[in-house]
Amino acid sequence: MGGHVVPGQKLPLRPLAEEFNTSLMPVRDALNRLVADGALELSSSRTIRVPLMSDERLVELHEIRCALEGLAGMFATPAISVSSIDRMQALIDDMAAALEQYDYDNYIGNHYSFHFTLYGAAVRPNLLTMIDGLWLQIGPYFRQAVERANTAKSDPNVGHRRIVAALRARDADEVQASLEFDLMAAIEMLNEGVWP
Amino acid sequence: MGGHVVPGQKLPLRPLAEEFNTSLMPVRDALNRLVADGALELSSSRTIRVPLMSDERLVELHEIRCALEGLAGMFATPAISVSSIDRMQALIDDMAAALEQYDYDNYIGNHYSFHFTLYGAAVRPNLLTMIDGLWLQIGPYFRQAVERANTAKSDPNVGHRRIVAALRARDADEVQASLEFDLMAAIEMLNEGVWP
DNA sequence: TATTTCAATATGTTATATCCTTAATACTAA
DNA sequence: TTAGTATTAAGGATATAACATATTGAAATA
Repeated sequence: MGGHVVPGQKLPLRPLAEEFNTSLMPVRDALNRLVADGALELSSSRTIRVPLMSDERLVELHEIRCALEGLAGMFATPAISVSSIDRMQALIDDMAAALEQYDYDNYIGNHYSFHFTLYGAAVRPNLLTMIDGLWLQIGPYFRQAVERANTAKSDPNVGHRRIVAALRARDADEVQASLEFDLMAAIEMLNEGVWP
Repeated sequence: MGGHVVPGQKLPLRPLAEEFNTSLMPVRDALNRLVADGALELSSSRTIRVPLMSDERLVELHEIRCALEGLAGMFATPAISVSSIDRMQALIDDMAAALEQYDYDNYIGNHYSFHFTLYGAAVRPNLLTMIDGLWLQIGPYFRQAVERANTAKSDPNVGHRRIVAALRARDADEVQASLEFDLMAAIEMLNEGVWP
């Protein structure tokens, strides 16, 4: 999700086992779990690698994200505490600061916290797991998209500010709309990428 | 999904390995995949079993199903072929016949085919996988719900007929509405169950 | 020089033995 | 009789080796 493993990269069991000072089995289990989540894939020859992105896959993931994250936003709107909204607001500033310093690890972490503070307030554990799976699938591509967009000096926080404002107003429909706006901006960033 | 493995049932590796004439590893892999899908769960002591249902979990799964299956229905409506609609219509009769004969294996199979003929027409492979995962989670409970509802002589096909009519009219909103109607009927059936 | 073939290597899978945690059982003491 | 403890059994996790398949690279041939 941090974008440190690049798309198309192979992940052989033995080197990873050595790196973590363990045997093949725990590594194999871990990778198989990520395959089940769609974060990794088995190639035809059973080697495990980071999936390549395609326009179709990206659009489809976007459609599903709109449905599920919008749903979580609707449920969260009446339930989220004011302190959590304040936390989200603070995270917006943290994100801006991280972008200033080109600190993408921090940006990605804060961005995740921002969204999942909201989604967690919906108190829907299964929904949360599914959204997490979607983020895991987009993760490898998100980082490079952010880096590109940052050099282009577009502000990814306009959507975030709109979300916070809608939460303070307890306007569920507007929360959903601003989430979709934010996701749309994200997919446009991603769409400028050239998939390997 | 066929409902033959009952909720709460433990699934130890060794007996299954003996049953399938193999070693622990392939069985362990298979069960771990089902755990990743949410179809099975690891208890606190790491034993694998069929998850128990709760009202909260059932309602949440229903909410997610409405969002995702509704989305698939929307995409499918303009795309599905007339022959597929005809196939769905035929499956309605097959389902009715299966219920008459109390042949629940056949009913469940036809019911699955009916819905997934529709969802498949959306041509969204990731969405389809996620919907499949939801069905896998409800599977163990669906069978007993159908059996109860059948003795109560309520007709689960009214929603199905409405879906087919909406498809013939190529009315996406009505497809979505009738899908939600069908899912609502299903959850009401399920809600009458007493969870172990 | 390009192509094919064959051996060597890499890599995921399966089988088996062992380890470790947890659950069940028996036994002792109050 | 009951509570606590020790012992045993059960069961998943891990390590290791054997296995099967796929890829790679080099040598031989066209």
